[in-house]
Amino acid sequence: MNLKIATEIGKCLSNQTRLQIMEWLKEPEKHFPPHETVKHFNDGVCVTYIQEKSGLSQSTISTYLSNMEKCGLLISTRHGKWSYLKRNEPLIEAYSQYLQN
Amino acid sequence: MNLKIATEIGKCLSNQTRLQIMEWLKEPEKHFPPHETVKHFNDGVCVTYIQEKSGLSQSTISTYLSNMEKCGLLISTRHGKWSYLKRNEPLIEAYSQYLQN
DNA sequence: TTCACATATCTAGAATTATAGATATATTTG
DNA sequence: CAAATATATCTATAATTCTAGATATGTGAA
Repeated sequence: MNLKIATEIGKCLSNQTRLQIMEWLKEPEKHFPPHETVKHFNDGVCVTYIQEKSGLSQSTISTYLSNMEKCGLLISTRHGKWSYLKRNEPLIEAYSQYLQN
Repeated sequence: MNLKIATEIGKCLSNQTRLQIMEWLKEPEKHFPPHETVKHFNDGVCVTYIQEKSGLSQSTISTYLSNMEKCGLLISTRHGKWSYLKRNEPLIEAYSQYLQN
């Protein structure tokens, strides 16, 4: 974990909506309805559900999620027309370690 | 650790200089000269040293440190005319826990 | 109490980020 | 292939943050 990447992660974590997304994705089944095609949350939650729950526009959420993926906080998986997002726990763990003494 | 405080912490950690300050304060003796009056780093490092090492203006660093203290990342202690800053490890630990699943 | 120095706050302009609408690009289905 | 749906990107404006200079405040020493 270097300074530059850590700064990008910090930027993603400096906004309430993005932090909430990180929270929601801790327990997708508690915060989102089941998907139609994929019958589990193994790859996380689709963009539309996250967008609807956030109340922000599609373009804004798409940008958020894209940045969160770029810095490694989220992992994106395509299933047909849908992109599923889940937390990247090892990266989050590494960032936590970096912050701590 | 709630969403609002975590967001404020994230804002403090979203800037390279501020992240570096957090790094430097992990090992003050490696990054700063000894103080004249206080002969240890138990309470951290004075504002002037941090300002000089950062290369930014006094007012900017003062603002940074003030915000970092407000959200709990740093602890400030006065010794005469000097303010000493050290990391608030328990808060950092709590934030790390909050981020993790 | 005055001076010198350390730190904090105020103010303002520059830089960056937030956000949405419009549009483009997949991808599935008929 | 055309239509429908999901997501991504582009563009522009609003909002926020960055940053420093000026000024104020706190504190020890003379």
